[in-house]
Amino acid sequence: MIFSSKAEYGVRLMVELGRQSPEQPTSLKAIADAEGLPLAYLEQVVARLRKAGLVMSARGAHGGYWLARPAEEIAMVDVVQALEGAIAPMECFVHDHTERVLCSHEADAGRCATKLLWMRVQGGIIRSLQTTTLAELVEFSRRTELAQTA
Amino acid sequence: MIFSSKAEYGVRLMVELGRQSPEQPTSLKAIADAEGLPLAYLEQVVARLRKAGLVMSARGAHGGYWLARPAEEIAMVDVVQALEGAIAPMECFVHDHTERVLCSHEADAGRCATKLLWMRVQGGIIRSLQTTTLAELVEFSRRTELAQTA
DNA sequence: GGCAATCCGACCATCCTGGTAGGATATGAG
DNA sequence: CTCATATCCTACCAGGATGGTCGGATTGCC
Repeated sequence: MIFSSKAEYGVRLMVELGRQSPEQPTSLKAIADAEGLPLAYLEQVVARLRKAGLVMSARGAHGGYWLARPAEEIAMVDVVQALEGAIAPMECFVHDHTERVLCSHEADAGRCATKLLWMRVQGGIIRSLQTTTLAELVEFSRRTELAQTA
Repeated sequence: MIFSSKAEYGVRLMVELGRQSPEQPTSLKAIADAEGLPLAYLEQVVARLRKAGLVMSARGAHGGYWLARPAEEIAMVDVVQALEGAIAPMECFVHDHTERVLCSHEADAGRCATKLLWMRVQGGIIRSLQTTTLAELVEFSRRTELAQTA
């Protein structure tokens, strides 16, 4: 399993928000019920999305969440990154700029042949996430829903 | 971190084997020393590669491991798959054919919009792993080694 | 005021990961 | 034959991440 359930839940949540009109906020409870997810856990998930500026919120009665931008302008790479942190196939990719942990073979720096491989994998992942917008997923969700009703 | 250290160690091991002439086997100890990895743990890693038919082994004194095929004919997707198991971005992708666990929303089967996303991600990963051969990594390793010596 | 909601931090059980330990087995060298 | 070297196999274990719960503080509509 490459991505944690935070990503799964978070993406579901975003799709659900994308299906709602942005006029009035949607409560987490409604989403938790619709998707069958634990409310308390969803709170933690949506907090990440909010801090990343992807959703906005209103407190109090009749409060809730809505997309900060139209779904067309939200690339899934931003969503997943907000939920999972940096998208790195390997440990040494994470701290590249921050600490000096890197891989066990930092001494060999340039000689690290595996880095070439992980770079390509990372590229493949990011590219696929960048070329997918939330709007596509919402659209897909709507279509398959119709197909089921019919 | 998307891939575990098994993948990291296993890939290093394969590169190391690729650098050796396949005439005579290379002992794990030599690789462990060269790469600074724990021998006992490498044993578990190499066992997976052997069971996947990627390396062969000889027991006893002067025994060791060597590539089962030329490095040019080894796609990294096979290596990573042997080390990590199925390459699945999400839980529900793993048991697709075996058990009936799938995602928490199996009831919605077709309606699962996130599946579209994970499919694309999975595609991106597999494509990048399929188009990279062990020979490339070995070549890269040799080049950067030269660059360092010079 | 009361209810519905977001917010926040602490807590917790369980699983996975990375690694160790110990031994059984095979085999070439002397 | 024996010894050193090596693969092979299984069990075990500590620590951290994961997925989730709980309790409460705060906010704001009715």
